[in-house]
Amino acid sequence: MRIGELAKGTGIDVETLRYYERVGLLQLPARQANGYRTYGQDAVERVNFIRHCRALDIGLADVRRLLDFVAHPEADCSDVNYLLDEHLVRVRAKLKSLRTLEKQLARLRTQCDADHRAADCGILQELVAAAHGEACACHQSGGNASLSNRKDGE
Amino acid sequence: MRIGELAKGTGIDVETLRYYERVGLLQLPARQANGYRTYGQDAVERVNFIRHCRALDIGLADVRRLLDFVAHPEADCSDVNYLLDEHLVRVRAKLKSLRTLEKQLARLRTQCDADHRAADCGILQELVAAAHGEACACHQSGGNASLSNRKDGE
DNA sequence: CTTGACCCTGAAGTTGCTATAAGGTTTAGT
DNA sequence: ACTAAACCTTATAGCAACTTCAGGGTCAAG
Repeated sequence: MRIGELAKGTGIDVETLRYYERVGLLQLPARQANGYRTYGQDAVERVNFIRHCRALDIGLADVRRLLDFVAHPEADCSDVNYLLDEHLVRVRAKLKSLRTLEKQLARLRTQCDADHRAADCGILQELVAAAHGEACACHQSGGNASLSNRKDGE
Repeated sequence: MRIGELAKGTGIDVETLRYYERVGLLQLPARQANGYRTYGQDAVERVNFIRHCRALDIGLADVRRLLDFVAHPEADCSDVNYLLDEHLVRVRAKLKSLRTLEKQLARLRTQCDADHRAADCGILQELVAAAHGEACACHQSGGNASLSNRKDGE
């Protein structure tokens, strides 16, 4: 099959397939006389493997390592475990920070609901205050601090 | 203060500060005779403002818009609400997909625990089977499918 | 007077694609 | 036979948000 068919069969964009080939995830395919790439069924499986790994947000470098393991069934697979554990740690860390983030954003969002002037916007005031409080948590000079651009006619 | 001090005071890398200047988040600072940048206290606050927004994963383009609001206190702030709402939607969507991802990875991880050959690795088998099942959910040819590289002496 | 810590600019590298330009080939329809 | 659409090719640039690198200049201390 040609690259367009492979793309349709796997749901991966043609450009992305060529990209995967370029970075060494896909083997160099055979070429027709006109230069067109030709693939067999094994390519479909390889691309689907990659797609599944990507759906799990596994980076291309790690996908390459996993493909190497598949290619070498006699190798010890403890590295596969390690790879997945590391990845799981990353995902859980991101999950945790994202949960915190959601709380902070939601709280921030409650600070301002009606339409009014930015000077009275609770959200901006909170952000400015946070920036202010960084150096010194005490003196709030009044309105919106000294972050402004000065050149007001922009 | 010079850029190194600003970096230390805010926890933002020197290179990143110069980058922020280049993309217009920081105003062009005054220069000493030797060309070194000099900053005042307002720069610290501005950088901290940026840092807080970034900690909330707000993109640089949106940070720029927020800085504009701070600079123009007379403007209507309903766009600030909108910006935050949009961001909250993005964060929640990401959170949802990440939770699913974590479950899948955790389940996959349980498929293989002891050190053994890759050929017997449950994790690889699952990924290969998933790739296989894509085209046809029936025939599992046996071991680890035809994803391998063939050129085993790599 | 040299060492090391700081500063400067401009450009390239990172990740995982996506998009564009500028062509060549094939296929279907008239 | 001609043409237009739909495919294929390569090489190159763009995205975010930095980070790193190359190749310098400046300055205080020993």
